[in-house]
Amino acid sequence: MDDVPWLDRTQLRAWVRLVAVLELLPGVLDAQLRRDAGLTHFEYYVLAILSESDERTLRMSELARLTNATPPRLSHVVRRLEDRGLVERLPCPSDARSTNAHLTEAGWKKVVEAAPGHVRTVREHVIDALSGEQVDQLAAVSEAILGRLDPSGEMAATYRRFDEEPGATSSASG
Amino acid sequence: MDDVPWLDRTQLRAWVRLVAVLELLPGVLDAQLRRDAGLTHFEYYVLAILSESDERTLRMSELARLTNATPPRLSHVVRRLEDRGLVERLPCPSDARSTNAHLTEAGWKKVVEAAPGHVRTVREHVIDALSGEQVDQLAAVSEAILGRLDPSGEMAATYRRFDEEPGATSSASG
DNA sequence: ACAAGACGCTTGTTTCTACAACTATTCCCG
DNA sequence: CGGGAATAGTTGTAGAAACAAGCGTCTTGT
Repeated sequence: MDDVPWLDRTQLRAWVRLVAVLELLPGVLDAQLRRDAGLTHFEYYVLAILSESDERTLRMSELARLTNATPPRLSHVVRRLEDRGLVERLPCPSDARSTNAHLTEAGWKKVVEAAPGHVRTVREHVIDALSGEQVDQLAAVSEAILGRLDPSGEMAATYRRFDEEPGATSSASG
Repeated sequence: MDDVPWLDRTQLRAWVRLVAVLELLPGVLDAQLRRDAGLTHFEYYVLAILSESDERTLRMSELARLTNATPPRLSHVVRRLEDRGLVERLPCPSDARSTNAHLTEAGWKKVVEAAPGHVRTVREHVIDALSGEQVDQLAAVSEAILGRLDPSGEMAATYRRFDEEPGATSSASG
């Protein structure tokens, strides 16, 4: 640990605030979704990603990459979602090692039903607290940080999915 | 859920990026601290807050407020830290209901030893990815969000602790 | 064609967190 | 004072995550 340059006052101010956001925001998202839809934020995230995917289906490994979950974690989460009928697991036809996770009709309905409350929470606690300029700054700052957190772009398909222009028939996002 | 205004493309861009940061950054912080110091980020956070407190001591309820922990969570965490000799719990002289958490000498050494590696990680993954201007923007954006996440200012003493001017003899922060 | 290794996912174990229930002390108010 | 409510903290239990190990499948090299 040779000689790390300390953080100056300005950097420290930014960092301690970010840490506080990191500590508070996940709890707020979890609480709202858990209360109104019986889902953790991560579960909602999984369902939302599936809902936007081709055929509402993804291979487990791809889903793990996109959600930054380890294979065991995703396996457990998907099993629980399957128990609730929101997702089903099908053997992958092209590779018998692989499993496809598919959003069921009930899962789709669950996402559609949960989305408005979630968006409202996001607005109330984040977006509506910022000016339009600050929203852009937040995007740029996050993008820069993600360049370090995710250098190989594992999750990039997740957080860049709204960058293109016109947008096809999009669905429940967040 | 009456009629929630959806997020426009710009807002969505910012939000999905922030979610990705929320998903990735805690894991990075935990992994480094766990590997190099045998501490979770939350445990480090608790020790760091104590290290900056008067007498390196805080009442459990105050510590819970500052770290945004529920009382049971803090109780368990402090018990584990006490088992490792990093913290000790003393009855509060002025209120027999209350317990004081005090950072031991070993706990102090642990924080001092862990801080440089932690700061390095914070630099590598966040601060050094940003321009000076962006660091200020991050502070302002986070401050605005915290206004919604923490309206009653429970954690404010934590994330505003470096706002004053000259700064007394500060200690291991992060 | 077959063995060695890589890959994809699951299962099991331990650790941590949330929620609820409980004990003990203090405060409030008649 | 004395009794009810509020406060401070702990414990117990169930649910979710991290880590390690395991099993079946594919790929590669010879």
